[in-house]
Amino acid sequence: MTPGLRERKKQATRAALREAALRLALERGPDQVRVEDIAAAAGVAPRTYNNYFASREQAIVSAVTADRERRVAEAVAARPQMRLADAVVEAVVEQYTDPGEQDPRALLMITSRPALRAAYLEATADIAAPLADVLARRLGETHGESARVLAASVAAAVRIAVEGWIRPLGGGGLVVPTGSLRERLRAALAVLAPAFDAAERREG
Amino acid sequence: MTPGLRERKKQATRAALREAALRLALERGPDQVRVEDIAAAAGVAPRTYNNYFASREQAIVSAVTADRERRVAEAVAARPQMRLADAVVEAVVEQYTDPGEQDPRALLMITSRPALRAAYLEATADIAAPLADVLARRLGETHGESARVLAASVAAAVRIAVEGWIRPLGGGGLVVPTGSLRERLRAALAVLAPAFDAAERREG
DNA sequence: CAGAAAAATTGCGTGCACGCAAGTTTGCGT
DNA sequence: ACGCAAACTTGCGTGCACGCAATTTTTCTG
Repeated sequence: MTPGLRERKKQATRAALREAALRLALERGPDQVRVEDIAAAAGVAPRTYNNYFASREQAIVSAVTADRERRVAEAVAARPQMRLADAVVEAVVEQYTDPGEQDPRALLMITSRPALRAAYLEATADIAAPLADVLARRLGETHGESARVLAASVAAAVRIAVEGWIRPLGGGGLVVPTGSLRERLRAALAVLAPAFDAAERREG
Repeated sequence: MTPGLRERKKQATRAALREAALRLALERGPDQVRVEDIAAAAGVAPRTYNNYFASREQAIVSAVTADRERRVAEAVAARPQMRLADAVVEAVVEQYTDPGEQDPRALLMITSRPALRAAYLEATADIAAPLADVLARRLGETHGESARVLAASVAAAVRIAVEGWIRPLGGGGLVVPTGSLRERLRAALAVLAPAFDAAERREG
């Protein structure tokens, strides 16, 4: 049941790579970090680094978004008696508004560079798969397809909320948008609530 | 009102590039097409090609998906009296099951190469922006955010449906999945119908 | 515990994506 | 019609992503 040595080593390597990527990017600025440096700092060959991450941006960003996927799914699972739509909203808001133990400079650096910002938004899609698993468990395994659609929709809604939120952050306060991240997430996810309710009614 | 010379030239260049990309890929096989060749066939410099497409895969795939975005949005707009949820389903099904005037070999080539398949799935996201516009018009311009969330959710649902559909196409008939593309699209989009109904009720 | 099978790491080679800055074209105001 | 400003094109240079095949490491089986 426990992951086994092989899998644990892989996760350790992955963690070492993303942490090295973020640390070096913060130290020198993202444009002064060569892939070679990240690999060396993590103790692997450059080619191996590319087996874990398809781009430098992904590696840096994943140091921030890494466990969010797992934590969102867990936060939903921790609310088994709550209405599913609410459980998802609360779980997402909880995980996305908790600053965690991160360097606060990380988000600013990411949002101010177009390439990193794009990778950060792409990363919202990563919550779909773990979320689909936990939704399938609540909706009944026969509704796996519905669970996948709902999970992917949540990811899309989160992306829109985050996108609107980081525009003012990185782009100077030119466009004055309504609401904080918390409110944006709630508003975006509220649109999907009726779909969750219907799915839950089908097989509650 | 008419696009103007500048914009029309850009669209012509874009069309020339994607058609050249697809034609060459079909003639020689996708791996035997150099970016240089595509650019030359379209009469632009290689660097210019990269101003239009971020990857060779995008160029090839966009020859197939090009106008689908616009056509889906138009197909929704063409059903103003229909319940919004149904209009979206019918529009999507109509556009995705119409083979169009394409070379039938194109889809097979795309689905059998991992890189092209990935680009093809990514391209489903492109329907979100035009769709969001037309949804905003139906829901009232004050609900632009809802429209964006719904549109992005539709794109996500379509992606899941298409993903399940092309697995058997390219991967040999090992996994026998339930339903054709039409049925997969209907099933995936049905999950979102309650959200559309609620949005329509809010400002019908 | 041995040895084979499966999986991960690595080096190499190739084409590529993209920032940048200079040159060229288009469009608009007067 | 003129000329300026904004937008598009192009060439160059650099680091990079990824297929492939050989090697090393982990796991499985008897």
